[in-house]
Amino acid sequence: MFDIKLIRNEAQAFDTALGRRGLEPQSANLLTLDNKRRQTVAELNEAQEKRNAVSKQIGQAKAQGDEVKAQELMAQVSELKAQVQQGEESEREQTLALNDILATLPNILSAEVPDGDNENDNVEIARFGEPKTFKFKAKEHFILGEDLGEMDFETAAKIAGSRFVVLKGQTARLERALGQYMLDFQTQENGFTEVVPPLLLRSEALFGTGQLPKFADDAFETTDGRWLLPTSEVPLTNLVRETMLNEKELPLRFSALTPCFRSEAGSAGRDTAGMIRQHQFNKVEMVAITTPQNSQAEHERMLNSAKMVLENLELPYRVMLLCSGDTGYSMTKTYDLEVWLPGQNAYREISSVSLAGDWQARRMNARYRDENGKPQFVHTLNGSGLAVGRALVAVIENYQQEDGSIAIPKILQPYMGGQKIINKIS
RNA sequence: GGAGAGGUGGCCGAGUGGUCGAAGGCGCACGCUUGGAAAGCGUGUAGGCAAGCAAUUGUCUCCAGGGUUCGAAUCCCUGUCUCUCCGCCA
Repeated sequence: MFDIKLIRNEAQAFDTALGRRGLEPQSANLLTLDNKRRQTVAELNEAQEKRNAVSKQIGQAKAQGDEVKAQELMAQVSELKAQVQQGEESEREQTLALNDILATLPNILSAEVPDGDNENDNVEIARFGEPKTFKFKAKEHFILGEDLGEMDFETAAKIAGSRFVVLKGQTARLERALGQYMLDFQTQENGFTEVVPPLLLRSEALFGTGQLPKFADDAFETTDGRWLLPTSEVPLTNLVRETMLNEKELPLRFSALTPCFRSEAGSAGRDTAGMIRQHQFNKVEMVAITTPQNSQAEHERMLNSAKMVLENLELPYRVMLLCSGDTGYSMTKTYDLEVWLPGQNAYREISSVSLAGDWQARRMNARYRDENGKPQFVHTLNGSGLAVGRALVAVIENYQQEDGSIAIPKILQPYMGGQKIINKIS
């Protein structure tokens, strides 16, 4: 959501910024609506001022028992009433029309974001580890999982449909171990406060973070008008909606391990095999609420919090700075972490760490008082730390052995009761 | 699910049609006092929008949205949330 004042002052820059998102210039249309609205407001205010003044006199006349004068004044003011009502109605309509457009415009990209059309134009900015080489042909995770008898897509399809999986036994435990470890790491080492949020959410919350109104098709709506969370970014960021924070309490850092639900409406045919793209997956999310001055540094800090998970799991990865065409609608700047998957012989996204600036804060009305006591919108950030389902894929593929067993990363062994390897149990 | 009571500023709380954007208190800020602090005293202390270089002025906002009225924190309707009792329930 944008401040119309910003558009008023920097119409050209605004249109240029939207142009980077491939959008037509909007400012002319918006400013026409804005001018009309301001005119209406000015006229309305004037009518209200007159009405209020006379109404006050009526009150005084009544107080003095001067009924005649009161009647006279009431007659005088009656036509103003219609004017005020009409003005209020116009203002309502015009504000709605303006906000409808403002609510569907994407965030402005940071200057550091490179131009580009799609993920092929993302820029690699760092790399950790080397893709592992195997003496045998590396398999994909779903082959390994099915051979172990602990990853069952067929049964999942029977009870839930496509894009679901049933995990069992040691693999199920490994999934849980990954989630526990990641959440512990973010809360114990990186200063995030653990949160257990609601998984069903109101429309307002999804509007706040930007999933609504434009991306309703990507999430599941319940029969009572709520939404299954597509990511815990939504509840965690909305924790501060409609609040006035003190600068002293910032930054706030939240983390949660939750299932996420996505309809994957637009991705028919993509990643249909295996666990890469599911309707339901677990994710450890990080959210930070901070000041405009500190948000850039917070972004780097959060990126580091995500990177360290992969490094501690000893998984090779690279850091990508997303280009203009691939950066999410709500974000000014996004880093993706891509983990190496030997089975796919490719780097695949496992974390996305983004800075939203004040774009979400405006939609949520989340503010803080600065040192001068003036209310300001906070800056919000979110990142995966990490996607658990994809981390499971990465561990299985990177730690696979020739005989189909899976070694367990050192850092996870305490979470697996000391177990060091997953073998087929016949 | 049924019945009832409520939602007022950063917080608590008064206020049932007019001079109420709102008493009082707490908190906070500044000043006085003090060797320094506490206490005490004094002053100040909501946000949005519009106009203005500014001081300022107007307007809107007492959960949200509509409505009644010359005039609404106060009356009516709808929604929402909280609390109490009953029912159901992991």
